Amino acid sequence: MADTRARPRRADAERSIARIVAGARAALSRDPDATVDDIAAAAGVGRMTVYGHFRTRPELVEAALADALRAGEEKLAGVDLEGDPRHVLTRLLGSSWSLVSESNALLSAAEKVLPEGRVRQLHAAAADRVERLIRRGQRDGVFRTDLPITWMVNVIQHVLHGAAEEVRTGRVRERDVPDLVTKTVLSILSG
Amino acid sequence: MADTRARPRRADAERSIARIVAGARAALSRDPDATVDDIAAAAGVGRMTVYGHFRTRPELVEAALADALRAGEEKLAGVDLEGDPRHVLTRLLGSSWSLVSESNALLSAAEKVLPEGRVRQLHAAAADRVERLIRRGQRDGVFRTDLPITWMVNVIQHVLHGAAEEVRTGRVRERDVPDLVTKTVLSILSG
DNA sequence: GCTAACTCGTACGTGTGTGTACGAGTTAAC
DNA sequence: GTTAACTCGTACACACACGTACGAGTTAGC
Repeated sequence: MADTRARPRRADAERSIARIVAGARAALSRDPDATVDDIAAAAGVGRMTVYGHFRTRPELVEAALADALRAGEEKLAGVDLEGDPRHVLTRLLGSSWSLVSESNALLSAAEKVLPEGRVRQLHAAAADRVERLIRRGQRDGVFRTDLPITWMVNVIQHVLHGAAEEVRTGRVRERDVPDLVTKTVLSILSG
Repeated sequence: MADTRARPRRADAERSIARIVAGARAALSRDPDATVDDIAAAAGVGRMTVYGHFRTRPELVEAALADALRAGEEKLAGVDLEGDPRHVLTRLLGSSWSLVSESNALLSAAEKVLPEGRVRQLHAAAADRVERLIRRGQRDGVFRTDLPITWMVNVIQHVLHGAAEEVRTGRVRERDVPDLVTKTVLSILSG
């Protein structure tokens, strides 16, 4: 993340890195086993250019995951957190379900190559945001308290993952997802 | 499945096949990318014995999946389907959540190597059972009707998958799963 | 316009998993 | 007890992905 190099990168290098990371996100979301070659193709650069900026595939996977999480944080930061937790959650899910499901695919790619615990560490901030919201909803008395919070967070994640899968296999239209997901998740949280 | 060979297999061969299939289920559930070597080790036989009965790895994966689904069907067949659909579902989930979660891992292994659609074809019978139950619950007025049935079936599947993951990572105790899953799923189906 | 940075193709060495070939030893079936 | 089936080790050919080495061509930065 932080640029700790002696000399600053040239503009075209910066551009390449951005394309590579974007390509990695795209390729790894489609297939967690995507090769460096696949990623280079998705990024529209040569494989050697990739190795010019990332020493190993795991390093690349981590960069892609970190970038996706950063983008998620950014998007979520723009969501109004005031008011009824149920409405907040609806807004949150509506604006981020696709991103979360992308992260999920990346997460599974990362779990295969990154050291134990590293994934959860990177992912902690995102999970924490949802967790706080649920806690507030519980205090306000609109969300149930008979299920562990970590469980609920996890289930939400899996529901989103399921939604992405349904879209991929063509059984659910993309524009129907927010409604389905919202109804489902609110049912779970309201008891 | 059906034995279409000219001569019947010898008893020891039959035994080997059973061990191999069991080993494949175990190994692939732990890791969908398990190698033929891993599977042979899990089965307690040599790799060459595996190739003596299964020509290719995909063939082996399919056999493992088919066997797991068959075992699932068998287990589910023993569940009383009479009475309140909610109670039936509770019994169903309680007795099969671990099996379903195993199938899920196998399913993902299968999706990588089996031709498009083959997986869903094999899995259809299992999904169908849950689907019929939900439909009955809708007729009885205890399950919601504002969500597509295929969506609900899919979500249940993902909830179970999530449960298995929580157990694997040690954040949920195995004996707490039935209660968590039941509460969660009933919330979803009841609206 | 000079220079260093960057792109990226070709080629290579390595590791690993698949599936085949061979063959010696073991065991079920009659 | 004879035979055919079965087990399973060693060895091998093959494919494929990773990561490195080299080097020629291109481009940003001053």
